[in-house]
Amino acid sequence: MENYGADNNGELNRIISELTQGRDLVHQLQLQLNAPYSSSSSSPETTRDFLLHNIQSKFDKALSLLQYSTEDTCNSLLPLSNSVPIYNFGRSESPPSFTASPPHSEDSDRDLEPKDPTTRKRKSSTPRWTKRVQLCPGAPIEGTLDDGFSWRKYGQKDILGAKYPRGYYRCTLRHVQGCLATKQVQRADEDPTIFEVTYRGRHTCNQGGGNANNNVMNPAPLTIIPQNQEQNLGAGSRNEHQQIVSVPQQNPQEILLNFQRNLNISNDNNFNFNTDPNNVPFSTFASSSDIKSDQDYSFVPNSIIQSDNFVENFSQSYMSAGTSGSSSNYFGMSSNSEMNNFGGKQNGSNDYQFNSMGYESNFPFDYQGFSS
DNA sequence: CATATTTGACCTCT
DNA sequence: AGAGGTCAAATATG
Repeated sequence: MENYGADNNGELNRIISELTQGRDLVHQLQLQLNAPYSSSSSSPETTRDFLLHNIQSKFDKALSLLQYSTEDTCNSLLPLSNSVPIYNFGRSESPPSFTASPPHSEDSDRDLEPKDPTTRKRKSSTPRWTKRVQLCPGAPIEGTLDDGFSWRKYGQKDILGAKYPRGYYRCTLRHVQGCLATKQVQRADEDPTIFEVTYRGRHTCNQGGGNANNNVMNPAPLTIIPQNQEQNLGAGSRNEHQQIVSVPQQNPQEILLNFQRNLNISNDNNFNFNTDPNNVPFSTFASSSDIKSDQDYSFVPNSIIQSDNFVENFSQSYMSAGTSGSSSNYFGMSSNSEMNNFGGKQNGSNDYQFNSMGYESNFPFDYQGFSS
């Protein structure tokens, strides 16, 4: 725990606590899964949903704590070496090697107050952090990048030295709640299945669930995938992907890894919580109007935490494998559309909003059955 | 029709 | 001047 000073001990304990609780829930879930179906009192789905729900919450909370504490000490704690690479991808000729550049100070970030060009200035003080998200070959891309927040794409740019364009997203609640969080998504040159997702700024909107940890920077709903299912997903399956998330610090990472070692959900029962095979996805994303239906936000619980870094599989919605011609569509938006809170249209249901911290209880934890 | 995405133009920084 | 980041009009989509 070298970098983890006393100040962080409390947080660390909370993280451990969250993870421990999560583990217990996993055990319960496992029991559920192994239990023969019996049309007993509560439906297995309900119970599983509930457990999943809670597990996810625990993970998210832990992650959030990790990231939160990381952010606060971003410069000092974020090792520029192996984890959370903050890089200047493409600027000058540097290839996407993860040799880090000075933490957020180099990019020509600008703090664009909406519509006020005169106040444009660099965002140099805005914290940045990067995740690597890997998806399996052939997997749909879009959902992978769904981190539980709603983003709206506002630009795309070819980056010098990079094979793929970089997509620029901002929080959909920017205009409504003034949330200035943004993210950039860049496909790695060397491995198109890897996406570098750089987050910037905190969410000040309610999307984080609005609870005590509402400053979750980088929520990433963590879902769980039965291990053997994950294997089953093998090549060619549609929905499998994982996110590789570099973890900024070691100790938390170790904690998580240790946790993961205990976290082995095996499941032969398909984990099928749901659903609708038709979920296909993609129109580049779920627009608000799309979202009303559960399927649009069903996500696949295929998260695993792997060694090496910290690998997660995030919830997924799906996307077309994209591409239609234009170089766009390498990545899609996630979740809800801006309009949800825009233009007064308020689609009434935020139920699809599964955030890192606070899930709407009515969110359907649908699980794609890979069957379509 | 309302909203999201695309994409060229523009701005800022190096 | 060139690069990255953002804006905003045009276009696509449901």
